[in-house]
Amino acid sequence: MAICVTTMLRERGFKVTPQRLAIYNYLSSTKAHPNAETIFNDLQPVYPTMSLATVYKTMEILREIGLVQVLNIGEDSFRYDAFTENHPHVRCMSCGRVDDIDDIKAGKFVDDVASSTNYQLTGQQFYFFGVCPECQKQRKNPS
Amino acid sequence: MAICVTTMLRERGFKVTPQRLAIYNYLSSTKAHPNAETIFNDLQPVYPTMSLATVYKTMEILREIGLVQVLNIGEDSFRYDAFTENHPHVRCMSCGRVDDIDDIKAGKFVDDVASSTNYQLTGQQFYFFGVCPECQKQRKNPS
DNA sequence: CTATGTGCAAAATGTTTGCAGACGA
DNA sequence: TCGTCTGCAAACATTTTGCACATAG
Repeated sequence: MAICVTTMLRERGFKVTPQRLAIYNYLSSTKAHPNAETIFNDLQPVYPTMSLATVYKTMEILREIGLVQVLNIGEDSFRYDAFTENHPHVRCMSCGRVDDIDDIKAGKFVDDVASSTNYQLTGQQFYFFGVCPECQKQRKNPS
Repeated sequence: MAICVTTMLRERGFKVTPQRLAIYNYLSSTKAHPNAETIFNDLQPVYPTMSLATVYKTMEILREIGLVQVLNIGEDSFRYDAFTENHPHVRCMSCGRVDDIDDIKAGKFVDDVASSTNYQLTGQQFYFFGVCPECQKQRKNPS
């Protein structure tokens, strides 16, 4: 995996640095869809000198070479996902967690949109909102 | 339409003010999905003393009573839509415009997600990205 | 050795908040 | 009249930028 990032970076003319590897490795080892600050905080113990700006700059590069996708789920900050295959996300309105939704075929839906709009489509993002299983247990009275 | 806003506001215990009516009327008369600053700027000629904070505060109320929906299309700011029926949006990556996609049935797709996830779903947002018809004409060589 | 990357701090951007005076009900 | 709303400015949070030093290739 790490060697893949290395190759991808070099191919596009970007240098391979410990920070970039650390950020990508961290992101691809979590399912939590962290935002920049969370990534920064979680890497602090290992890279105490790394700055938040580096996280942002690195994310921009990783997005550019297609190694991460950027999520914007109606929050005030962006989240990042190393799982780049296009898949829907669902956010718990109670605890704020964001989960992947895998193995769903939106094919028909996407095709309909593609044929009904005059846009030249290049991508899509599907966001669902609700209450996650854990939060459902904790409060039987969802306000 | 305006009388509807008036009623909705009163029912929920909010006061009816010229600013709130102006903002809602402006929003429901455009298809451009403006952000707060655009709304503010466009209302300046008519309400020169209205502040940006009022736009934000009003949007929060209108969202709460279900008269507008808030869009977050991977941009740095939020957009607002007075067409509250749930429908997909598509953003032109070239000029930045955001259009509605009407008359699309995502039913099957939504049902699949609802049954495959353990979330208690309450809503969803679908965003598509591409190049709009106008921009396609202007540059035959989309990079 | 050279060009790019990092880390820091400052700036920019979008949104929220606190409060005194204004105004809808 | 009374409680809410407005407008202003300051506060806030997130992201971006500029620059001196460090480092990958």
